[in-house]
This record gives sequence, structure tokens and C-alpha cells, in this order.
Amino acid sequence: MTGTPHRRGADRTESIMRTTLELGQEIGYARLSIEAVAARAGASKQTIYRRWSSKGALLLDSLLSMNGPRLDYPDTGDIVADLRTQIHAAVDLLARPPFAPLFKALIGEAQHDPQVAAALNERFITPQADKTVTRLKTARDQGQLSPAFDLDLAMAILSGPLYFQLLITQEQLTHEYVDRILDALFAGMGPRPHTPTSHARPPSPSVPPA
Amino acid sequence: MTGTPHRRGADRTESIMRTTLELGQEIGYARLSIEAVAARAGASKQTIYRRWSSKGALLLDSLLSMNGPRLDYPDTGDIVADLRTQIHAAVDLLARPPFAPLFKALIGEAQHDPQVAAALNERFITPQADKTVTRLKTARDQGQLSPAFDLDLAMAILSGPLYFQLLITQEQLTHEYVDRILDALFAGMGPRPHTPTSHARPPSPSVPPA
Amino acid sequence: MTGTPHRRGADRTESIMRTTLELGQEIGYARLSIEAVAARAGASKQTIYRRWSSKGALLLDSLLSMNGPRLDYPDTGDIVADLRTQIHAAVDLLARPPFAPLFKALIGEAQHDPQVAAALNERFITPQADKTVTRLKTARDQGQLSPAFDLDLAMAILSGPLYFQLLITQEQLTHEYVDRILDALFAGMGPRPHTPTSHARPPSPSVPPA
Amino acid sequence: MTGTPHRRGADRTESIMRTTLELGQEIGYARLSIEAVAARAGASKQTIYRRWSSKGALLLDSLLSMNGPRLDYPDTGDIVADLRTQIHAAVDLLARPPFAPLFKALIGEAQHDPQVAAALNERFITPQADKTVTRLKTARDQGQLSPAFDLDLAMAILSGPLYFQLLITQEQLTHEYVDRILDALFAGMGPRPHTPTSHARPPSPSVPPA
DNA sequence: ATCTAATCGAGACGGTACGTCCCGTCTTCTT
DNA sequence: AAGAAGACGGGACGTACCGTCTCGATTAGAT
Repeated sequence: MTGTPHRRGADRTESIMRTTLELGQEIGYARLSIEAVAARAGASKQTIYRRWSSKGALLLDSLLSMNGPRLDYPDTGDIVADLRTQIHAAVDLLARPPFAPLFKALIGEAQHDPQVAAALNERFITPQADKTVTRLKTARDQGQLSPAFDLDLAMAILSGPLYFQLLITQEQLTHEYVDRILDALFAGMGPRPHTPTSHARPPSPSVPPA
Repeated sequence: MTGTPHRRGADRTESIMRTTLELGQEIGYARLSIEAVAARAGASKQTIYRRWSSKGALLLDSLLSMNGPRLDYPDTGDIVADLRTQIHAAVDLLARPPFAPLFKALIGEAQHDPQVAAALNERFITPQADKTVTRLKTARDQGQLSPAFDLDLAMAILSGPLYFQLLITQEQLTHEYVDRILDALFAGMGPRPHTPTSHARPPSPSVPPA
Repeated sequence: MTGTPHRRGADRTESIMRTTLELGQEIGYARLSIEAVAARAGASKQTIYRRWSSKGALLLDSLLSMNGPRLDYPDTGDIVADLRTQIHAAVDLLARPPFAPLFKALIGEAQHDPQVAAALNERFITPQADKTVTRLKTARDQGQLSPAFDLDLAMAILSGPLYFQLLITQEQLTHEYVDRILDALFAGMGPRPHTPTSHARPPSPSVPPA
Repeated sequence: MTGTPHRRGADRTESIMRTTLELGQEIGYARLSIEAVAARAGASKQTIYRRWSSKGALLLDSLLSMNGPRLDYPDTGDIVADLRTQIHAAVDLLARPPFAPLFKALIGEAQHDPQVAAALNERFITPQADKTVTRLKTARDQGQLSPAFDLDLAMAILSGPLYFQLLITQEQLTHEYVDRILDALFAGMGPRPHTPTSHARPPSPSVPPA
């Protein structure tokens, strides 16, 4: 007689994902084994393999199941402030413990598992990109964005520097760093009469080109 | 005294690294085993473990040993053109077969192996960043760069979008895409009288030195 | 419920033991590796380690599983003849090819593996000793044995010389040699009027059954 | 610079053998490696391999080099007493710590290494047997031994039971046990008017009862 | 309410690779 | 010339997990 009777379906799915996150946080993704998840979750390996085709797939689902603070854009009318708000939230969730190591590991996994890469894009990156582009479109219509700015590049330009910090240099990703990146991006690298962007401050009456 | 551990030592080292790249290209990093490298290189596992503490460390060394086309900056006087040249070269080497999969896998490995992450930064990323910053400093002194631009962010802003494309969306990284990113970055996202940047065209005599 | 762990369990066990004996005979115990047994038996190493904790334990089980000619004592009424019969059978089985080398190796293993030593005694030596003592008791009651003879020493005195020949001098252990030893033991080393023991000949009507 | 300069020849030989015994006593023969002996003795592996062809050969030499209390027979005129004295000495040396485990291991090694078996016989067993037979011959001439006793069997019959106790049952080998064996052997197993053997007492005038 | 089919926990199984130990040979440098 | 040091190819160790596979016990829905 086992302690708990066999529970089925969604029940099992959910408890396996919860265990995956727990165990992943404790020992790290690299040392996480399906065997160990099964043991800790009181599930059989079959039950896991029935649902997920790989460790990466399991982790992806587990992370997405967190249903953490929804990463949705506010619209206060100030695009830079809104980006800042949203990116701060994303950074808080994904670039800090306890989930940063797992999120990073997931991206690591995507480097040699095309299925994980595809699923990650489909279920997380693209939706996030869509929201960003939508919000930026509104801003462009309001004149807060250079009309020449190529929105297709938005995600790469906005997120790229942050992923770089997260994945490559692996230095701490602070709010202050996010702000500096945003300021630099809005100002541009090119030479011009230095019109100090006001974006680092609370929403000022936007759109005042002379 | 030669400085090298022994002739046969260096010999073995080199042949093991060559085999690692070969085999890694054939079967992919994930399925690459130290056992298999040893077998193909005609070396014993100990000989490999004597030199490298992990598969990641071995791959890092192997990739760096390629001594491929040196990724050094030209200085034609036009910063955008020079960045373009240099980044095109980097993309050709690292974001295309045969090395892209291994380079991606290496970064993947860095996500759960701090030693690999540290070595990657120390031996590849930081030197590359230093060269970039040096070249940008020259450009700033020549007025080709916004004096307000924070050079500490340069690598993140310039490389981030490319790594994003390489690691996250995993879409093809073309020269054309690089150019678009560069243009967008120099123009900036912020609204302003659209002074078309000249960077896509041959170096214009921008701000002569006094 | 069958009592056996599963049909396939017993199957595997049996085929591994058979392979052990085969391979052991071919290449000798010293060069016998669990790795090789696994490979030849088409089993995984884990399957072997699940059942046996060491090479010695595996060999012991394999040898005992032979269920060769049962080494049981006859009782013809003539103790010396019966000992001779039984010891001849034991010698034929354990002191000659194909099993002698493995049996010797097993005893060799017992010299540095207490578990093997204990198991060897418990499962082979002691049972054999018990049978011997039982048969000797009957003989003593019939006056065929010196009443002063210490039965606790029986195994050591009867088997010792044979193990000495087998393990130490490593000369051939012939039936003739066994007979000479038996004669000498029954006669004793001490001086006395040489009453020729009849034991070297067919059972003479010594002490008729009542 | 090493602490001690390279010493040569016999010096090295002797220190390696000493280390072998030391280390063998500490960790047991099974876990004793030539690598470890070399390290502890401050010798190179070559130096060991130059002198000994196997671990067994090294151990044999090391044990024989002890030059312990010479196992030579006294001749007090009482054969049983002399055997007792000599065997007690042998047991004290070889069947007790610290050398028993190594001696047993050596015999174990002889079971799968014919070279060790041959050397063990040639250099230890046979010489010992010769001494025994010589002493027994004297005793026979003095009428202390059955004239029918086959001296070729002497070693097997006298030593066999002790080796049995040492190698097979692996129970403690006490002086008392030795005495009981001697008594039983001299008395013989066969039935006869129970003439209590006097062997446990000082040499009584042997020679048969009329 | 019973039966049947799906699902589960448990864990054996063949397999691959791990990282380690030690083998016996070899090369190099030291004394 | 002899030795210390230790690199080297090789073989095996015992372990960890992989993904697949029985095997009964449990459970839910169809009868």
C-alpha cells in the first residue's frame, strides 16, 4: 500500500512540473535527472516520458506553468517608462534567483535541441515580442518613436543587450543597467547635437520636437 | 627547456583538440563524448582529463585553437564601415557552419558551468570587447560617435542583438541583418527630425579633425 | 505469484552464471572481468551488480549452481571405502579441469575477501563437513573408527592434505594419492605393530552388520 | 631537488620490499598497487618493474626477506615435542597478524599465477618440507614413528590440516588446535585398543606394547 | 455494482558514458 | 648508468541515467 493512491492526469502532470522546478533549483539543471524527478514526485519514469519527450521539454513546460506575474505591458502614455516597467518585471522574474539558473539552462538546452528552441520561441519569445511590437506601434503613432525605426528589429535591439548580460558576461542584471541601456538605445550611437533624452525621468510631456 | 610540457605533450594536445572539432561537427556537441574523442584521437581518457576538466573546457580550447581569421578591427576612418566589416567577419566565422553549432553549444554549456562561462569571457568576450571599445574611442574622438554614448555598454548594445538572433530566435544571421541593426543603433529609437544617417554610404567627411 | 522475482529475472541470473563459468574456463579467473561477462551474456553491468556484489560472489554462485554430481556419502558399511568413494568424486569434480582452476581461484579470492570466505564456508564447506561427520559417527558406533578420534577435527585431517596438494604444491591430485592419504591417516603416524589396514582393498567384511 | 639523493641497487631493493610489507599490512594485498608502493618508497615504477615481474613476485620476495625467526627444527629426541615446537613457531609467524593476511594473500595469488606458485614452493614450501622429512627420518630410525609411515606424505598430512584451518575455515589457529591435530595424527583414525598416546607428555619410551 | 480498459508506481533491463584507478611501457631530465 | 618523475595507451572498475519494457495494483467509466 502506497501512501497516496494513484492520482491521474492533470494531477500528476502538475506535481511532476512542480517537482522539476523544486529539484532544478536545488541541484541545478545539469544534474537534474528524470530519474530523480520521478523518484521525488513519486511518479514512475513512464508517466514522465508519456508526457514529455525530453528533459528540456519538461523544464520548458515547468517554467511556463509558473504563471508568474504576467509580463504584460502597461500603457501610461510614456513608451520609455512603460518599457522600463515591463523590462524591470521581466528581469526580476527571469534574471534573478530562483528562476534565472533554470531559465538560462533552458536557453542553453535550446542550443542543441531544436525542439526546445522551437517551443521556447513559439510559446514564450514570440508572444512577448508581439506584445512589445504592439506597444511600440502605439508609441510610434504618438510620435514617441522614430518613424524610421524598424519594428522588426525591436526585440533584438531591446532584449539583445539584456540577454547578452544574462547569458554571456553573466554579470548581475540590475534595473539601473536596464535604464542605461534604454537611454542609450533611444539616444542612438550616432553623433548629433546632444538633445538630452528625458526618458530616464518620470513621463514628461512627450513629443515636443520644435 | 622549451616551455612546452614535452614535444609529445603538445602533439597530443593538438590532435585531441582537432579531433574534438571534427567529431563535434559530425555528431554535434550533445552527443560528443570524451570517450569518443579519446577513441578517435587514439588517446586515453586520462590524457584528456589530465588537460581539461570538462567537455566544455575541451571545446572552448578547441575552438580558440582554431586561430581562425583574426577578428581585428580595421581603421579606415569610418567607424560604421569598420564595425560592419568586423562584425561581418565575426558572423561569418561564428554564426555559420561549421562552427556555429559548436559555438552555440559552448555558450549553452556556459549556462550551467561557471568555469566555462568565466573562461569564455576571459579568453574571448573581454578581449573582443576591448578591441571594440578601443576602436570606438577613436571614433568618438573624431566626432563619429555621440559624445554621450556610454562605451561600457558598447558590447552589449552592438553584440546583444546578434547573440539574440543566434541563440534565441535561431534565425539565420545575414550580413544584411547586421547592417540593419547597425543603422538602427546609430540612428537611435527616439523621435527626432529624421536626419538620415549617412552610414550606409561610403565614409563621408564627418567632422574633420581640427 | 511465483516466488521468483520474475521469469526474466531468473533467466538472466542463470545465463550470467553460465557465461561466467564458460568465460572463466576460457581465460581464467584473473583475467575474467565483469565487463566481459556482461558483454558475452548480453546483459548490462548493472544487471550483474544488482545480483552480486563482487566477482568472487558471482563465481561462487556460478560454481554452486552447477549442481554437479551430488557429493553425498554412500553407506556401504565400510567407512574407508565410503570415504574413498566420496573423496574420489569430490576430487574428480573440483581438482580437475574444467573446474579446478575456478575452484582454486575462488579459494584464492577468499583470502582477501571475507564475504567470499564466509559464503564459501557457509554454503559449501560446512555442509560438506556435516555430511562427513554424520557418516563418521555411524562408523564410530560400528567400531570402525577409533573411539578417541575427535570428530571436530575430521574435516581438517581428511581434507587438509588434499587442499594442501591442490593449493600449495599444486601437483596432480590422483585417486591413488587419495588412497595413500587415507591409509596413512587410519594407520596413524605413531609407532605400533604394523597391523596392515585392509582399507586399500575392496570392502572386507569388517565388523559385520548386526 | 628531492630530499634524498638517488640510492642504488640493494638499497633500493630493500626499501621497496620494506614499503611493500608496510603498505600491504595497512591496506591489504588486494588494494596494494605497485603504483602506491613506488610512491611511498620514493621509487619510480620502472625501478620496481626492473626487479620484479609481478605484484605476487614482489610480495613473495618481501615476505621471504623478513628473515624472521628461522623455522628450523630442534632435536630434543622427542619427535612429537619437536614438531610441536616447530609448528607453533610457524603458526606464530605466518598464521597471525601482521603477516598472516599477506601470507594468505600470497597463497591466494599462487592460485592464478603459476610463477608465484612455483617460486613459493621452491623457495619456501620445499625447503621446509625437506627439514621436516629429515627430522622425521631421524625419529623413524629411533622408533618414534611407524615404520610404515610414508614420509612423502608427511608435509601434506602434517601441514594440510593447518592450511585448511588457515585458508578455508579461516578460524583462529591456536597452539591448542595444533596439539590436538598432532595427537590425532599420531594416534590414527582407525579402531584399535585405545592405547592413550603419550605425546602430550614428555618423551616416553616409545616402542610398542607387546 | 461490476467489470474492463486505461493508467499508474515500481523497477528490471540493455545500453552508453562517466570519471577513476592502475597496469606496464615509454621518454625526459637529474644525479 | 641508474634512477625519479610522470606521460602515455589501454582496460576495467563501479555508478548514474537513459529510454524501453514488463508487472501487478488502482481507478474510472461503461455496462
